[in-house]
Amino acid sequence: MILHTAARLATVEGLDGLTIGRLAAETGMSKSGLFAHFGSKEELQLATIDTAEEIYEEDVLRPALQEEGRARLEALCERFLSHVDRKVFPGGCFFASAAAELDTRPGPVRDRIVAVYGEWTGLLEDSVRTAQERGELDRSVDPAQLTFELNAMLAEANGVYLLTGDPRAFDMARRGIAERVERAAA
Amino acid sequence: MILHTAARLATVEGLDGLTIGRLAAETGMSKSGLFAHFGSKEELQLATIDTAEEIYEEDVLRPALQEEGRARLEALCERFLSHVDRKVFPGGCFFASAAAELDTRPGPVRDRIVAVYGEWTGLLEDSVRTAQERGELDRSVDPAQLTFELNAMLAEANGVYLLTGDPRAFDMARRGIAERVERAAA
DNA sequence: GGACAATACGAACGTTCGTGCTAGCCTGTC
DNA sequence: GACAGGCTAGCACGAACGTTCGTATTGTCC
Repeated sequence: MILHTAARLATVEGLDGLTIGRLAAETGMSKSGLFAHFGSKEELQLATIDTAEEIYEEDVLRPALQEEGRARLEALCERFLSHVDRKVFPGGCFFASAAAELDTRPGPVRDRIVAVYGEWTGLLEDSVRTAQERGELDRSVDPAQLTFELNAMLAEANGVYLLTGDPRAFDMARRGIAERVERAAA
Repeated sequence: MILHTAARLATVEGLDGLTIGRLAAETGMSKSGLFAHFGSKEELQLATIDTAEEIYEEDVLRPALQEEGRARLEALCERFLSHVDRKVFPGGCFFASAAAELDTRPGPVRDRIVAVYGEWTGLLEDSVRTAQERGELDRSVDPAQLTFELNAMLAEANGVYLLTGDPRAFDMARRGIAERVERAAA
């Protein structure tokens, strides 16, 4: 319960702005009582990232991984957009928020975020490659390049929606992604 | 000098993490002496945004605005990538960093960032429209859609480069942008 | 030369930060 | 019914936060 609250709070206040006192107030606990669970703020941050990853896996990855190849690629994109749209976290994608905050601050927390980013793009790339092997996407497309472009539109939809509140950001991402994937089809 | 330091610092520590004490230490001034210039932290943040905007205008906009139509569109993209690559701000694009930080925190500082974002995308859209009028881009393309996709790749290049340090992020953005614009050409 | 605004300073305010230490309360085991 | 272990709260700490105050130094105009 603590960590779920922490993950939700961190997407709004940031992983650094997530303070022990604020989290204690939000959960109805005392600062010291809550603190005893983690031992340090950094441990709390790492545990929060783990929890966010679990939520993300359950909500985005698991449904999409039931598909394969091109369908998986499209499902991953769609589940991501839906994830942001349904406001599972009030501050949109947890990892987009954390990445922007920590990208210039070395340390184990940042390393953890970089690792999660790598897993995500790796998943997209693998889907592209599988789709190519199945003949659903042209073999001449560079998986890393396609992944970059798709992920860019996903991240931009997340960012624009949070900044402007305009849900058309999702429409533009969906349209851009659909056209881009279609163009990569054989 | 204070504000230039503030803008540089804010891309690393965030606009909120930019503390008066830290900025005073960085500039060699006393906290109170520095504080007197602004009267409040919020005023300091707003002044910092103004300064960042000036730097950005000088470094990105001014050179690109000498072109027109499609050339202007491409120059805006290229200058942006170059701006990040040259590390004018150590934390990449000032406004990408600020937008990610403030997207869920209402107030005048956030409003200011939203306004700057609107100016930037408006500039891209206008370039697209002019290019269409000049027959350099197909009239059937939706300027907002194309702007969304191009800006997505710019922002992603900024984000990926900061997170991974891999300059290939710029290459992928350049390639994606070139192909996307070419596809929009008549 | 003296009044005046601008600029910088050190010291202190109250608050919140992360982090310890200590004591009490549950719950389950013998 | 005693006892042990895991949670939790209370309290205190040093540091840093934004902010305010009084004051010392400057440079400019009369």
